[in-house]
Amino acid sequence: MKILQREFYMQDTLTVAKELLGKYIVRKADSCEIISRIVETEAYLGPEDKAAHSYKGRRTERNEIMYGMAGYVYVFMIYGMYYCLNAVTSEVNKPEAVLVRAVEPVSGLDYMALNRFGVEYNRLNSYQLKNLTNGPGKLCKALDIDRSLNGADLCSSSEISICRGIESSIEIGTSPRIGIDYAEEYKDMPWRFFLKGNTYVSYYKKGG
DNA sequence: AAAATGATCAAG
DNA sequence: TTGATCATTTTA
Repeated sequence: MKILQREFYMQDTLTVAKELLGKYIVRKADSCEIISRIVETEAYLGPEDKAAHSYKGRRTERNEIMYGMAGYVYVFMIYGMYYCLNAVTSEVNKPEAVLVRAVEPVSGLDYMALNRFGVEYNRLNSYQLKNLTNGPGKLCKALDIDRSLNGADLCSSSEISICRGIESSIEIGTSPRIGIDYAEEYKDMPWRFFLKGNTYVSYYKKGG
């Protein structure tokens, strides 16, 4: 598999969000390798986007990495319990990013199951199987991603990268983003993208 | 339907 | 310094 180069992430953020679908996250921790396929993303579009951490040009210790070069990891903690994985996109000083909302497990299944539920993959019940990586907080737990990965370079890090694998035909669905009802006129922007029909796309009662 | 749970941020 | 918020998940 070929690691995506910086030019990929330097594209328009909506383009990156769509193109990341079907790509593979390769995560190496300790001596474990975990591979998963991206099936759901959301775009966060800088100073004008009321849902983005960089809205109004807000620049803090937490989101500093968004202002830097594309292709770097932005990890933040949410609700005091979970982490969210993002890829910084676009140009320097254009604070935009793509949130990875769900992935499909490919290999390193036991590591993922252990990280999430503390047991091997073949011990998971059907509910656990479905819920292994179908949400932004869940996938971070499965892939052992926390704030220590913030600022990692997706193009050169030995710990995490995103690769182009076998290209199969995919059908992309679109919807408003999840969990940003406060964002007024931006809450309905169709900036969530997912692989239609994929089992690991996150499930939400409202509209998803 | 609602709790869990604490880093983060803007206000004071 | 502090109180409100939160790009979620789990349990009931």
